[in-house]
Amino acid sequence: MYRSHNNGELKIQDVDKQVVLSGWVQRKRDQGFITWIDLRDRYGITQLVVDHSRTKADVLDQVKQLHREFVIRVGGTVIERESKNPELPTGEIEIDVQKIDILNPSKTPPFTLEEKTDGGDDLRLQYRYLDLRRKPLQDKIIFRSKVNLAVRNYLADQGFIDIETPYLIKSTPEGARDFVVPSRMHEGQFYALPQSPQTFKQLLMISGFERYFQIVKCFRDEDLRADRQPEFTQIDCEMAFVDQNDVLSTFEGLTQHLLKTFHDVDIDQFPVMSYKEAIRTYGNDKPDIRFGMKFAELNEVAQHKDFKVFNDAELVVGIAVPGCADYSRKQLDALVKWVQRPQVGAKGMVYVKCNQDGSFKSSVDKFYDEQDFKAWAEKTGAQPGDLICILSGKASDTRSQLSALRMEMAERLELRDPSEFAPLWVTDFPLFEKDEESGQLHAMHHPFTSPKQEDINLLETAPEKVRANAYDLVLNGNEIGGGSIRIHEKEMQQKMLSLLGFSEDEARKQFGFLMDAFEYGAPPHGGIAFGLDRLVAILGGQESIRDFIAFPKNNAGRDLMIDAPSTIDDEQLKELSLAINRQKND
RNA sequence: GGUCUGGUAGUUCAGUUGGUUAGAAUACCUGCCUGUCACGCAGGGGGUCGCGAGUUCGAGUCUCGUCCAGACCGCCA
Repeated sequence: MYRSHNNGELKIQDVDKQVVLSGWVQRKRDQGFITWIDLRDRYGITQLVVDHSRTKADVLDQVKQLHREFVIRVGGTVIERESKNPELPTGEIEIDVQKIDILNPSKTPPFTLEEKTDGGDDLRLQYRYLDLRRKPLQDKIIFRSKVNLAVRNYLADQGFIDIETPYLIKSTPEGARDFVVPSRMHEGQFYALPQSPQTFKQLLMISGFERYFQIVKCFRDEDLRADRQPEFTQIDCEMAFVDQNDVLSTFEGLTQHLLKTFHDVDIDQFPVMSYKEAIRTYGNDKPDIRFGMKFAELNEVAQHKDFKVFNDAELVVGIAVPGCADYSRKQLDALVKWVQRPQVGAKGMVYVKCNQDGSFKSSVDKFYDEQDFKAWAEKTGAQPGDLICILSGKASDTRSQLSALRMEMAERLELRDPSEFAPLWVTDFPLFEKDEESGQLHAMHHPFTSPKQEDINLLETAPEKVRANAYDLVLNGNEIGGGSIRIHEKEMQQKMLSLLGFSEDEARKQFGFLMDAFEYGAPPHGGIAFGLDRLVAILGGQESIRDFIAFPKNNAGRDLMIDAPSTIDDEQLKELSLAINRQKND
C-alpha cells in the first residue's frame, strides 16, 4: 500500500492514527536534534518529523539521503505539533516517522519547484513535467479541467450533442495556412489538419442533429504570440433553425454561467456594439470596455487653423487619458517616441494638458487658442487633470495607432483589472475585406458566412459594403468567441465563392460536397466557436494562455521538451514518397 | 518576412570610459544548531561570459556575422 491518506487531509482529530503517506520531498529542515520533511502531493503538504533521539539508526540514515523531489513512502503516527503553522491546512499535526522507503531518488531539479520559481521560461518549458509540479501550474491545469467540465455540462443540459469530427481532412486555400500530413498510401497526396471543424458541423446540421458541440483541437500554421498556439482548443458549436439572436442568447447564457460559476459575477445582459461603432469609438473590433478613453473625432474643431498636419489628415482623433496632465516634458517625449515605434507607427502625437486650474498647455500652442482646447476637451470628455492625446493621418491607420495608445495607457494606469469582467458582443461585421494590393476580396469571417438580408442587393455592386450575419464575443479586450449564421442555399454559396475569386471548377472541387448537401434540405443554421485556451486564461485572470496548456509550444512553434518539430529519417521519407528540397524556392 | 530586447555560476541577475584573480542572491555540498516551516549560523565547490570572426598591447565590455530565447508588427478565413 502506498498511502492510507493524502497529504492534504490529516487534521487534529486524526491524532494517534497510524498512517502511510507517499509523495515528493518538498524541503528538508535539519536542525540537528530533529529533522522535518515537507511531503508534497497533489492534495497538499504534510510535515514529517524525525526526532533523532527516538528514531532508529537505519531510518536516520535514510533521512540523511533525502533531497528535494525524492519520491518516498513513510509510515508513522499522526501527532499534534508543538509549534503549529496556521498557514497550512495540515498545520496542526505532523507525522512521527517510523519507516521510510525511498521509492525513487531525484537529481537536483534545474530550477526551484516553489510557488515562485527561479527558472526562466526556456528552461521551464524544457522541463515542463517539473514545472507542472508547482502549485500555481497545477492549479491552472485543474482550473482548465473545471471550466471544460462546466462547459460540457451546460451545453449537454441545453440539448447539445458532443460529436467528434475527423482530424485528417482536406486542405483548402482560404484562410490560414494548413498543417499538412503526407499520405503513405496515396503518393503525392496530403491530408490537412482542420483549422476548425467548420464544414463538418454544418453537415451535422444537415444531418439533423440540430445542436452540436465539441471541445476540439484545431490547427493553424501561422506565427505565434503569447496568446496564440499552432494547436489550440475550441468549444465548437452549431445550431439549426436559429437566427442571430438565438445564437447570441444561447451563448450569452453559457458565458453568464461560467462567470457566475467561477467568479460569482452576474452580468444581466451583454452590451451589443456594431463593428462600425467599435472601430469608430475604440479603433478596434475587440474593445476592452472596462475603462473609458473613448475616441473623439476632432476634424471639425481642429481643421480651421494653420496647423498643416491636422488640415491634411483624413482623420484627427483623440482620447482623454485620465489624470495624466502632470506628465513631465520627459514623460511626454517618451510617449511620443512610444507611438512612433514601428510597431505602432504614428508619425507624431499632439498632446494637451488640461490643468487643474482650467488652463491648457499643449504641443500646438502656436496654432490653437484656449477656445479650441476647450472644444477638444469637451469632445474627448477631458476633465481638469487629464491629458488629451491626439493622432492624425489616414483614418484606418490612425485608429489602430490610437487604439494601441489607449491600451498602453490603460495598462500603465492599471485600468485593466483582471478581476473585473466586461463582455461585449460585436456584430454586423463586413462580409468581405479587400486586399490592399491585389484588390481581391477575402472573407472576413469565413466563406460560409451569410450576408445580411438587407445588404444582398449590394453583393454585385458594392460587395465591401455588405454586412455579414457574423458576431464576436469580446471579453476584456480579447476575442473569446466568434461565429455566424451560415449560408444554407447552394446558389448563395456559389455566389459567395465566385466573389471570393473561386472559378466554378475550383469551387466544385473544394466545396462540392457541401453545396451538394445544401440541395437535400439543409436547414437554416449558425453557430459559434470559443477559444478555450484564451477563455480559461481570462477566467483565470492571466494574460498568457501558455500556463493553461499542459504542454505548450514556444513562440517559434517548437516543443522544447520533446524537441519537435524534428527531421525524419530517409526511410520514412521514402515511404511517404517525399524528398527534401534544400534550395528554398526564392 | 520585419522591429525591438536579452544571452555571464545549476538558476535569476549585476558587471563603470576596454585594464589585476568576473561578483551577488539563490540552489548545491560539509559542519554546527532542542520546534523548524523561505529555519538560522559558519565554511566550501561551482564560469569555454551563447558561438565564430575582427579591432586592440589587452575584449564579458567595441564592430560584424551567426545561433538561441522573449515581446511586438505583418500573418492568424
